[in-house]
Amino acid sequence: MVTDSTKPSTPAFGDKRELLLRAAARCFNEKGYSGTSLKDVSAHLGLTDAAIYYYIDGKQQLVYECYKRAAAIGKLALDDAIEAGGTGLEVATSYVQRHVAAHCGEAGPIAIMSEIPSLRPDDREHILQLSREHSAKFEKILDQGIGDGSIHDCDVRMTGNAIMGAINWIPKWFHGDGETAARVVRTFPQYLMRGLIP
Amino acid sequence: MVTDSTKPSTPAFGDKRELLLRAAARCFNEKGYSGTSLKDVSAHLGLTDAAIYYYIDGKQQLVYECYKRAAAIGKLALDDAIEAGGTGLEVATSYVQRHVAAHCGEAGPIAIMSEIPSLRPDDREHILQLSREHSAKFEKILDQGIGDGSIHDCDVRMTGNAIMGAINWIPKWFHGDGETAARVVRTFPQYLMRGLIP
DNA sequence: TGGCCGTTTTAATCTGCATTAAAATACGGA
DNA sequence: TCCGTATTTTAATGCAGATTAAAACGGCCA
Repeated sequence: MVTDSTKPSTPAFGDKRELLLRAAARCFNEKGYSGTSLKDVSAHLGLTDAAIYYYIDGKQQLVYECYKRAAAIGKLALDDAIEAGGTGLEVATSYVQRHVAAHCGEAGPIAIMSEIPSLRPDDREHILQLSREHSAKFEKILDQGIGDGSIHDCDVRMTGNAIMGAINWIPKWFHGDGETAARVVRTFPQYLMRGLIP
Repeated sequence: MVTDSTKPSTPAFGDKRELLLRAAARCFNEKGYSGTSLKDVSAHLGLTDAAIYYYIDGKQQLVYECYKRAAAIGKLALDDAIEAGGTGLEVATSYVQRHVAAHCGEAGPIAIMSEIPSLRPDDREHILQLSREHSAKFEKILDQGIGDGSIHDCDVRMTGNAIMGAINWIPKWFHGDGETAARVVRTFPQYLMRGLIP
């Protein structure tokens, strides 16, 4: 899914675009959407601000792409977990582990979707849609777990909110590299899953 | 703690200042610090942007005060819980309930401290300091709970991160009024506490 | 070497917004 | 009613940063 741009599309082009999105995500997470200038982003790439326009139509599209990327990564974690199968608890655990790993791993920083109101109306609606779908799908897993007895009978809406919040907040405190990442991926989900056990 | 401003200080002045901080917090939570103009904030109060300067020195100070307020509210919840006493688990539960109640309650929206890098260096250091103290104090409670057997032996750093993340994220999904607030305050903490039980 | 294409920069332009100063309004008390 | 203080507005000013257009650079192939 993706390049609707009328720009050339050498292999290198796509790679650099990806780097751009990560650099932007890092900046946005630190200083917010409006708080980061295109100069901030381009500096991470050793470029000038104007160079960004070669890869993307403007700042608005940049956030939009970042948020789409964040949604896609979350969705992938969830879908993979579902496909792997198991009890509700097992699927939920698998998802959390995968999503946490994505946050701490090679994918580089994932944009926190915290400034959705800043998006253009159409884009915002799309992102909200993706977000709602994600929540709904996760809550369904919790429901299944309650059904099959692997998860304690809880308010799935609130429980989902809590787990998503904890995950979404990760970029706020995690800035480490590989070594510490491994530790986080191992220990962080433990507490979250513990609250689900009957 | 507080008015170092050289402005007049009628009783009404303080009240309006408080309303200003809440309006600002709401705006900041929605569109981020740089994303909200002083016009946005003043509109919530039926004022002009310039009127804000009667109450506060500038936009920078506005965030700073918002963040200080957020920190103070969190600290109050924690200190009250500690004073109420009990096992580690009881204190932790009490804290979470109080903090969640503050988020959903009359205190109006509490600013999410998500754009700390945008603060002036001195202010930033102060806020970070408060934030660190808060985390440390909460982790100590978890340690106590592990010690007295009321809390499962867990990684207190990660567990603290998870719980704080879940709480900090509340303003992102809670926009309701009294009725729904009561339900949230009752059900939201349940899951969080469940993960602590041995 | 010369020219084309992909990439980046330089040098404007334009707009939104924080900030300030001066003027206007509201209102309680003499 | 008139004055003075508290509050708010109107009307500049100035800058930062997004966006654009045109020029420059770099390498690859003929």
